[in-house]
Amino acid sequence: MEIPTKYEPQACEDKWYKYWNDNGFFRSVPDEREPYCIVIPPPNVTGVLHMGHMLNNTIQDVLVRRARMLGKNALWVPGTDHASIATEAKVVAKLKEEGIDKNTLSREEFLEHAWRWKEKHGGIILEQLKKLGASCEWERTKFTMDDEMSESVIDVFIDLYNKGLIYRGVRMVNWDPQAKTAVSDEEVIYTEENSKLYHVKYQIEGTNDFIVIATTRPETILGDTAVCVNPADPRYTHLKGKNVIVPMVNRVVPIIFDSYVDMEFGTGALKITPAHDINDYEIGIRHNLKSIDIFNDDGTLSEKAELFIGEDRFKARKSANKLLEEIGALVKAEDYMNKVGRSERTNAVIEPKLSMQWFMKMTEISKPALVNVMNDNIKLIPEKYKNTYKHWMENVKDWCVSRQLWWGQRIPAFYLPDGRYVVAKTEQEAVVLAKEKYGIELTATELRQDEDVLDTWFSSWLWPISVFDGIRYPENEEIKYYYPTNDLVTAPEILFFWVARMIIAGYEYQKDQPFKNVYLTGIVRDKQRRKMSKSLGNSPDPLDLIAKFGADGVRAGMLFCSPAGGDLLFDESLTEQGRNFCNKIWNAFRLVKNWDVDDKIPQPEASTLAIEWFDNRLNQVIESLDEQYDTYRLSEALMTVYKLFWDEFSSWYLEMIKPAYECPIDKKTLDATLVFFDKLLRLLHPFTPFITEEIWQYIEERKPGESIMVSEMPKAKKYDTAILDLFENSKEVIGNIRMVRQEKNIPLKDAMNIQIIKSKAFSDKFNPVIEKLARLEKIEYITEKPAGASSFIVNTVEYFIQLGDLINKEEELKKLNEELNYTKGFLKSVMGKLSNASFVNNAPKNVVDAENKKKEDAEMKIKTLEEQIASLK
RNA sequence: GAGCCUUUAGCUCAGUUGGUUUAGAGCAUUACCUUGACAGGGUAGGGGUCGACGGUUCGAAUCCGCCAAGGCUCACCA
Repeated sequence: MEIPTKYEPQACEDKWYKYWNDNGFFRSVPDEREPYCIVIPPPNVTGVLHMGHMLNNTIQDVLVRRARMLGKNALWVPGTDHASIATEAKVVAKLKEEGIDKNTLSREEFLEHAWRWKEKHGGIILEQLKKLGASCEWERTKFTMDDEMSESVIDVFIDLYNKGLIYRGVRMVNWDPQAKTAVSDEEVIYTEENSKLYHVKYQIEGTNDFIVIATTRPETILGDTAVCVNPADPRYTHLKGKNVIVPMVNRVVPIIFDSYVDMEFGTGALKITPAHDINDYEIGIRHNLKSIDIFNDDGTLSEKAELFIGEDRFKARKSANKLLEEIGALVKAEDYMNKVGRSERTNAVIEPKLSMQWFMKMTEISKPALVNVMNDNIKLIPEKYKNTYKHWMENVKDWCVSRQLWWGQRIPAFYLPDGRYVVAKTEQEAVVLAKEKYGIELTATELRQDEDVLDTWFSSWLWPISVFDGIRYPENEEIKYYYPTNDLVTAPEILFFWVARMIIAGYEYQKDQPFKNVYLTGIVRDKQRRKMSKSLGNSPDPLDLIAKFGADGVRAGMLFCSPAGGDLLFDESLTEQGRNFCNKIWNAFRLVKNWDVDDKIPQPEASTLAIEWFDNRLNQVIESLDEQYDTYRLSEALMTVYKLFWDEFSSWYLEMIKPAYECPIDKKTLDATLVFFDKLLRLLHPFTPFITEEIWQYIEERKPGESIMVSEMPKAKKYDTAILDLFENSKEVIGNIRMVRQEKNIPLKDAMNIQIIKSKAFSDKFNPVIEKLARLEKIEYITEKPAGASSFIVNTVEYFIQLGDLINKEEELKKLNEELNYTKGFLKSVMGKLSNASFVNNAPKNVVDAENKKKEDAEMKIKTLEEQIASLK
């Protein structure tokens, strides 16, 4: 069989992905095996793959591939969510480009456009995941607005409404004037921005006195309905019962007293605009104030403002500034830093706005979700997020679930002509309900359905249930088999948006947790620690990276440096390292596969030993690997197999068994090596699926339908630590001899001799290996220290190399003295402990014993070193 | 403003309930060797008073307190 000299990822990735898919390896149906299930955090249909997805999905694929190889019935469910705000914004923008104004379309016409857009673009991101090697069962791909998914959402809304958990109310909401919808508190990002603090005079009615207030938003003066001061503020006590005249509009409003006002800030007087500020709103309720809404939904001023009608709020601010100046009401405008909230989706400045919204009561329903995370029924990884989670769950606020959009599940509330309403699944049911509830006979056409849709999270919070149709059919076979799912892999940013709400829904609708572990990944940042984002342009295109370094290289690169919850500082050098690793694997394979076999030659002793050692070592590593997986230390696990393959297998094992140049290898050794190689590939497969499949298929002739991805993961067997320790000593001996060669410029082809003074700890087990790797001709045992030889000590055994004329006494002495000094210093620290009576009396016996052993070893070593120094002189 | 987290080699991080040879890994770096598996490979080395100070302890990177820097979350300062 001809093996290409280079590993070409491009040539085999698509081939193997298709092979896996065609053979149905990604598929899962319930059976008697233990299930292992992950539901994908559904990416947004508007999105394209970014580095965060790469990390997140690599981790999921590693977990699911490993579970599959452990013999579990593994399922990874893919899908996307409809992202109402983002998608609607995209569709509106696209229509605008085509010269179509959304407002001229009917709801149905708009939704047709939106669906067409989704059909065209919605699957892109999933196609990209295939390039990464994601082993999702694609036949199960779900979309949050699929018919049965939508029906689940509506059923849940109706159920919660009937349980009294959903209500309608006037609330101050975060209004996004660009998207013309309310957004949740979590979707508002506050940042410090430069603005101005305007000091404005309000005349006190019936006098020539003024009170000065400070505001950052002079345009909202038009909506003022009071001025408020602190009742404890002596400057203003005389104003009790007085009114002031609002500048520009000359409205007479009362002066009110409320301890909310901070006397220290500004002038200690606060203007009150209940319609446009959350705090003013609350004060307004306390003091029974009128509320004047001066804004239209798009952020322009309405007729209620009386002035600047139709101007945008920012233009109106300038206009107000100018007018105030003209009428002499502006005292000063100073530079000021304040926090401005912007919409996460559109970046528009959020306008607090009073409006009628649908809310969900959260306090009671969220209780099990708190308890079961705190008691670790659901584990957060890393654990530190429990604190944050707890804080949020203990202060949970009602959830505003309505959005003033068309793209999404329309709220199933139907209004009677008189404004009363019923919540029902269909118009027909609404008609029936209206009669039952209010005794009113209506036709369907007389009912008007609520215009708003539900928050997208109101779909995705059901995801782990609804992908198995467990809302509509809570007892169906699939939900019973796969639920609760095992691991959820997501970003900490959506711990509350999504994870917490899924847990709430899980306990409400399946009476059980939705998953057992939540692995929270870090944020992918660039080298300057900036978050990678499209707007900054600092994110490489993942598909370009895959083209350049191969999917395996990128997967390994992403994982090299991503401890759970820790941010990943991405740099191309990581993917380069990943690619180099693949190349290492490839070349190790080429070496092995290109050896000629001769089944007549006997197995060299060094090879027998090498096999014995590596077998033990392999089992030891598998054991620690299992532990790392169990604790979700995936980057450590990758590093473990990386070192196993590169250092132990390639650098040590292969060198030990390597036949002389152009000589054949014995069959026994080759067979054992191929078995090792096969096991290594399986261990590597979750991380680097493509190259491992490519090589696995080369190693021996495979039948159609066979694949490493459905092979069995090697299990840790018992191993002998004594052999492993002995070999570590041998490594040290070889290292010392190589160092002598290097220092004395003795090329490898020149054989050397070594003399040994045995100690109790000595074993000659690995002598053949030492002979081979250090190129020794002869190993001699002696009892007397030879004069004028280079020497070193490993584990109390003394080794001597006769160098004849090459010996440099000064260098030897220097080396020995350095080691002597170190050992003496070490002994001193040990003696420090042992001479401390409190230590000897209080420390556990095994600790004291260990110190005594250290002492003995060090003393013996010092004695030996001193003798060696003496013999050199 | 409150709470939480982080701070260990040039960089990114391990360090599991305080004690197995006076702190480890990967990458980077330096020197030498090799160029017949390897867009390289091998060997060796340098580099850290474990953020600062104080405390508990026979013993602290590890526990406690305080401070500093950075980050995250929450919060009504116009």
